Amino acid sequence: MAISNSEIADLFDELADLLDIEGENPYRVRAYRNAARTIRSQPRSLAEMVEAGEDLTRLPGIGTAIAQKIATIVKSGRFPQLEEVLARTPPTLVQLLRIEGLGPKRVKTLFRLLNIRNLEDLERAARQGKVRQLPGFGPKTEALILKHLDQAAGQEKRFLRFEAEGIANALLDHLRSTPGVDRMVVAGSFRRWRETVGDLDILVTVRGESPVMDRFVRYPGVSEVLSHGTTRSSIRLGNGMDVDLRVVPQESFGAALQYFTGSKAHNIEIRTLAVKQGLKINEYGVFRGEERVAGEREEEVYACLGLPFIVPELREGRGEVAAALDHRLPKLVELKDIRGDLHCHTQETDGIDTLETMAQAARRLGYEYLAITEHSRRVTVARGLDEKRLRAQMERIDALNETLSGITLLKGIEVDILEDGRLDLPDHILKELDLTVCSVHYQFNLSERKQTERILRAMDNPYFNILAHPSGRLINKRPPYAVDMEKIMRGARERGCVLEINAQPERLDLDDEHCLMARNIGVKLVISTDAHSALDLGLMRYGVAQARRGWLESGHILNTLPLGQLLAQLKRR
DNA sequence: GCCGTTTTCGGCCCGACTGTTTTCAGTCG
Repeated sequence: MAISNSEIADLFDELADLLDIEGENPYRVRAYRNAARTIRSQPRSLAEMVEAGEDLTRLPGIGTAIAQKIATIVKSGRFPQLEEVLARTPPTLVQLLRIEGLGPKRVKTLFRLLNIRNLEDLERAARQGKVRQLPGFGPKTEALILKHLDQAAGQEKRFLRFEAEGIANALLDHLRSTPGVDRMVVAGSFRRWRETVGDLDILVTVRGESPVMDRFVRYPGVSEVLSHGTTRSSIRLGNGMDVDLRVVPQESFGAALQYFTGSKAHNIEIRTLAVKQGLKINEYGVFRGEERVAGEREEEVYACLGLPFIVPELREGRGEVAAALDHRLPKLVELKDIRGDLHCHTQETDGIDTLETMAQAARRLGYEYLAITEHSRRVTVARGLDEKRLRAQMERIDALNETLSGITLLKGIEVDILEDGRLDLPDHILKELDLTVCSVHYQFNLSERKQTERILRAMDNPYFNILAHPSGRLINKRPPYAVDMEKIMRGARERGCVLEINAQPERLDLDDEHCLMARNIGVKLVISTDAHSALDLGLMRYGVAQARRGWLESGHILNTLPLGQLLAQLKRR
């Protein structure tokens, strides 16, 4: 098995961390980190490129020296430069960098002067009061280290974006009435629609003097004030979420929004591009020498560099800046392109609303169609449908369609994929449906080979249309099952099957990387909410956001089509 | 270590906050 891009990138990141601690030239260290970033964001396998004899130095941040190192890693599986460093410097030092307040300089001091090699050594020394005596350290730093060592056991927590939305709205409500507050917006990974967020970055513009900072640090949900300045403060909420508040003048709003939206990788690319054009970009504006040439609007920041606007969902350093320079940014799918939802449940199984309620809710969203897809009999906990109950529901749908105007209910089923790859209901009933949504709900622990074969075998069934929540993951709760997603996608494309982007906030399955993979492979997708209530139908925006993060356009998404074309596309055989 | 439509040398994203200093280094985002 060839080494993956992310494994190669990890090696360079580890080398960079260790050299940083050793006090190596910081620009050399940065070069390794830049290279790692480039390697990680490559859509193609570097191992394959090396085997094919391609010139890696054409990739940004990869020169002759790093290209040679990559070739060595791919061909020999070894990385001599990293091995040399590891002979001098214990790899466990990298753990220390994870402690807040400890960077490479302080870790080096801890190692050189106290021979601290890992978290246990650090805790012992700090408890003995030895750390505070080191140059550059003091009693406060020592106390901070001990505090973070305590918390390190709890791990870094990331919140679902959906949860963060509620937390952010409550906080914004608290700040909104503050005198002088003008615009407020949540930037950061929240604005980029990442599926989870580690913290919130709130950006505020004010007119004249405003007590907004004081009001912020006195928010009732605060458990701790981490820093408190005039333009920037940080708090930790009782639920463990950190929130930063930045106050900027009106005329800098666009530049600040651009900067605080990130990602870091994207901003580094943008600023590097600016430097090449003789410009300087910071959170206050775009400058040519002393002269401020832009900053009030975010679009201006990009326009100054000769770039079209890049939407936040794309700002991950995955080639969007290069695409913008070439004017080949994708025209991303939008919520208004979606003409219907193809996966939902009613009271008949584990949903909470009736057929009628679901239909009316879908019509209010402006949809043309809604597919009713109850669980099949195998899912006993949800009272899944057998053939007889499914037939009865099909009749009810036919009858309801007679009375509905402006929306069509489609007859579907979320049919289980059994362990041997058969579907949970016989073909003769599946054949009568408008579409099938096919899911794995049991036996998650098969080997990758078996799980992949199971799903591909299921797709051999001519009535298999849509593979639901393809990885099976629940964010922060359950990892994806082992499966060769590339094989699944190629298999689906060959058979005329499509994959679902499930919009449930804790699923968001496919994830953004797999959306990109689907785009590259050319397999079609649908975006569905898997609604278990009428309210859930509103989660479509999460699925659309995930698709946008994966560079998908409406042409990739079948439920942007009118009903007739949709059904024609789903037809098999 | 990378990079170049001013450059093959001399740059490399940039500012805020904190703690340890006595004018600034380290860290963070």
